[in-house]
Amino acid sequence: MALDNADIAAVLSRIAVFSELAGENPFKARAFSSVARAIEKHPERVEDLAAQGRLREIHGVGKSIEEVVADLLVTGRSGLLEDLMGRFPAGIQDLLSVSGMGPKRVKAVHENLGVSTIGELEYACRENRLVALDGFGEKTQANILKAIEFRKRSQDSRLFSDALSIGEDLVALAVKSGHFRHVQIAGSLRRGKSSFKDIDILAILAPGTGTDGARDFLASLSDPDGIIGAGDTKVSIHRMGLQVDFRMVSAGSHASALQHFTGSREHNTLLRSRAKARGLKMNEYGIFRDDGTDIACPDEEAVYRAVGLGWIPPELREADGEMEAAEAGTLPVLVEAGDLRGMVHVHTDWSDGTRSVEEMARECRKRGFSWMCLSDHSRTASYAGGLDAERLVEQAEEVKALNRKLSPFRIFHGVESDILADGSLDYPDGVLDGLDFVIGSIHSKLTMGKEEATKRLLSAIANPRLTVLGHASGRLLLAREGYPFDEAAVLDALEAHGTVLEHNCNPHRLDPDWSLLRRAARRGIPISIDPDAHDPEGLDDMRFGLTMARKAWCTPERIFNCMEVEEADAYFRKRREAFGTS
DNA sequence: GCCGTTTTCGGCCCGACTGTTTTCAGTCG
Repeated sequence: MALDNADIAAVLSRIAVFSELAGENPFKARAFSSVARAIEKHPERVEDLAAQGRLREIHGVGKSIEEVVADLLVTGRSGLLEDLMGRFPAGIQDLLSVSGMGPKRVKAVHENLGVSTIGELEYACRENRLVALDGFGEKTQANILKAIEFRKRSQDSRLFSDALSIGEDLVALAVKSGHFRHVQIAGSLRRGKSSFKDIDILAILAPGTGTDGARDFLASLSDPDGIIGAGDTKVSIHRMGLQVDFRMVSAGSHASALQHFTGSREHNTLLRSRAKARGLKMNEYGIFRDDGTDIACPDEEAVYRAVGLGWIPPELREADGEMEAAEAGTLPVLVEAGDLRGMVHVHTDWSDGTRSVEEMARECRKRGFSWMCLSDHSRTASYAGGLDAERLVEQAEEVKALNRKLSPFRIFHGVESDILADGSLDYPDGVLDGLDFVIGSIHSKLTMGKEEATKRLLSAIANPRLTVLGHASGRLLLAREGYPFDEAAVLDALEAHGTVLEHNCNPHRLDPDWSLLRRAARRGIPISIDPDAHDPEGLDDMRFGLTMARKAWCTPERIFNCMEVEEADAYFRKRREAFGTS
């Protein structure tokens, strides 16, 4: 029974959810869900750890959870989970996804009204039956109904690009209002993520400003009927269908509030435990000693320093080893925009791009890049105007001429070759041998099973002419899952063949996910941050990929396109020499 | 259920907001 870490984590999370529903000790549920998170992120296969008797090495795994995992690995099932789930009708956990419905209320509507689906809950609200329950009233019922309706009409999440544009727009409006001294994006939008359910914005009140006016102003930014709550320090609204939480604090709490509202929750929990162990209390207003006096924190550096840590970049605040690294002084110096030299994976009007090679090259140069990897589509991608072998040769001539014209800027000539169903590339070897590099991507037959997809990827990676593996998972965020594949086998192959792994920065893709990127980078597989641009605006998507690379703990040394042009040239030459065509 | 610069038992981060309540429970982040 092969189970990967995600499968095991999913079972433990369900145990946590159903334990809460069953009204068990809430700390028990927390124990299961924190181990679920740890397993999901764990670099080693839990199945291997179990085989070596090393499960207890995972923080939070004790006797009981070890047994649950062992049970799961042997039988593929969990007796504990089945017992818990047996007490409730199927699908009841959906009720928890309605904002305002937590375990207690789900339990109450289920036990007293027989409600077990969102549809039944909506009906019960309309029949005015919730008000009869203890602890429920008119307003609670109305709010639950509103939350159900919101859930029905809104897409649950937004892309990075959408969330950022809504957030930046709100920051600009709030700054302009004059109510605030500073307005700043916090939360997961500051930490970086591939999709967003809400955004957090920190607003520091201007001197002498009253909270009433500030609160009313922020509430006025809401969609019609979109105010979720508005108090003295917190205003929550829906803006363009996305939940936005504003937090207002005075200037003295700026640094603590920024740290607090940036999160993640798990990171903050660890940080506050740490503070507590040092006799300090930490909250969004400051850091306090036992006697109530506070430690002055002019900036986030001071906040971390107060608990004996160096400053941790927001992207790393996921409770995944950053605290230990900060304590040991081994935090990585993360890649920055200024470290990037090459723009890899650029399309032009030779295939489905909108601009000429020269225009795209000049746009790259304008953005401070010194080289570009031109990669139009290959012949099988006829829907995208893919190039046949003759056109590819013509394009090579144009690239040669442009390289003379634009020197010292350098265009490397390659192609984004479809990886065909059997894993082969889209041209005969002789054609590929004339190129500087080849990006291989899967664009067709996306519904393969795990075994078939893995075989297809492995066969492409084993081809020495493949330089870069493009958008490896095939996912489209909020739209398409991507095909399943054996991650460990693919990473092994990339490592063995010295193949570059692309991180595709298109906000619809952000592929592969930063968590996989981190595992790849940890093995020393070079990562290329690629815009997959079809026009100049597409080049600016690099900012999203850069954030993901930072979340993956990447230093410039890990990033392929941080190489200088001479190094990149030498790299491509060496790759080609390996199969004797330089 | 887990764990130990406070500990093998007693805690487990901390606060805002809302609504149903006269002092707090539930939910959320």
